[in-house]
Amino acid sequence: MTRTQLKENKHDYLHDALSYVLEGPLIDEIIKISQVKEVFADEIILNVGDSMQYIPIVLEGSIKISRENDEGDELLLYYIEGGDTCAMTLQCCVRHTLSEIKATSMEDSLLLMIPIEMMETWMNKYRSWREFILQSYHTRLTELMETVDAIAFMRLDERLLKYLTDQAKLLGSLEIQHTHQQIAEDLHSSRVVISRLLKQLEIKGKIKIQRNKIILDSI
Amino acid sequence: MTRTQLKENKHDYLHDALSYVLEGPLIDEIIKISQVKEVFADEIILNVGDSMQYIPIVLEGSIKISRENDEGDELLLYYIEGGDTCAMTLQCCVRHTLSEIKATSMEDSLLLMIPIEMMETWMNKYRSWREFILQSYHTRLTELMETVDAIAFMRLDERLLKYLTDQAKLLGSLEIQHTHQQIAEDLHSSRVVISRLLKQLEIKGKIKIQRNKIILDSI
DNA sequence: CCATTTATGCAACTTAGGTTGCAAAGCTAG
DNA sequence: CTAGCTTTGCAACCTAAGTTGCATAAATGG
Repeated sequence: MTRTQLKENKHDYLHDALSYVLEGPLIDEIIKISQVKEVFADEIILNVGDSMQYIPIVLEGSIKISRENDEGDELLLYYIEGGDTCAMTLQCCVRHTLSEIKATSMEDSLLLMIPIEMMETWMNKYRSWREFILQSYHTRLTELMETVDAIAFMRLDERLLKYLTDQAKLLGSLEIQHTHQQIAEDLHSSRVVISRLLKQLEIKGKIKIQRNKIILDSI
Repeated sequence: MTRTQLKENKHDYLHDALSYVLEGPLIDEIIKISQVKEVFADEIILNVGDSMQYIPIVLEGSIKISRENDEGDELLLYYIEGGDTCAMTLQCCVRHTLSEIKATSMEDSLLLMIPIEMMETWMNKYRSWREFILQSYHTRLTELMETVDAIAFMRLDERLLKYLTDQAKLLGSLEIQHTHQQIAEDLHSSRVVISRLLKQLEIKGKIKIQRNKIILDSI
């Protein structure tokens, strides 16, 4: 089903998108109570310190979750793809605290916004919701662990290559439309260093560099 | 209640220890089905690649959770204290995968071992269990986030000082009984570097160094 | 008490990664 | 087409942290 179909028939679209993980009556409740939100590429959906009103579930597209410290240094933590929700957001809902992360859309995306008060209600009412939430926490912990592994044990050139292939997989294209500066921010490094390492990767024949664009020859 | 009292009266001890977070009937089930396990200081409770049979809940003492990569490099992730359980372990239960972390007791400790098959049963049956598990995931995610912050944004000397104060708080003593080598392993650094930085901290007057021991003058 | 092990100190050196400053190349809007 | 902005390249330099090798010093066990 496409975005156009969603507008024509929210009921069928959401049943289609969610039935493999959530039970029917829950989806009906979701249809009644939730809103669909369209975001454009590189839109900041949520910032550190924001308060949450909704639990977002990604219907289409992909979202980038990153951490930001007081000095404005940034670090990419993980991605959220279709069908997933954001565990860090869940926390904010349950505990009514402010966001500790920043969420940015990586491409034009479609989000299902569920009012946070449903979290607890459904937690007690629907088994599939419980499983969905647990699964979500599980995925996030695992991915955060992978991030820890990367920054603790890997060298920057390895992390860079991993970053590029991750992006390629996620966006389904061997061409990564980023400036060196943007890559440096995601990896919490500096532009000069990333340029240097990219140049080395190009010499090794692993990538091709163009303006605003890195091209991988395979994933 | 003390450990001795536990042996005399498991029923009262566990009700005492758990009633502030779990409901009575659930505690009764726990008493029937779970075992209490005593571990000694620095005992390896769980290793990377181990399979889980039990969900552990820390009754007394404290546990150190660390990550280990293929080359044997280690990194301390977070601690588990009394009343807490291990979210990484929970995952293994739900998905029946092998442990991705290593658990070491930091002092003589007391663990409540719950058979993993109860996880799902109680998840559907007891509201307080659901809240306990969610709370646990929440705490772990937050702490893992703190760890990411530390390794991504802090310099090693800052991390070292944080490590020392964390240990002091956790074990309730200003004297930290570790060799430089042990500290180096927890922080994924090398002995020489840690010795160097400790020496600097001593010169700055923040710590005193003794054989097998670091002394903080305050937390 | 001595021999051995374990812990710490010290010096010299290497390296990954960060910083600064500037030049050149590519875009883009008037 | 030109002026100005953005992106990338390049060189020189700096620093935190890791490595190697060896010298002490403290504990430990016979």
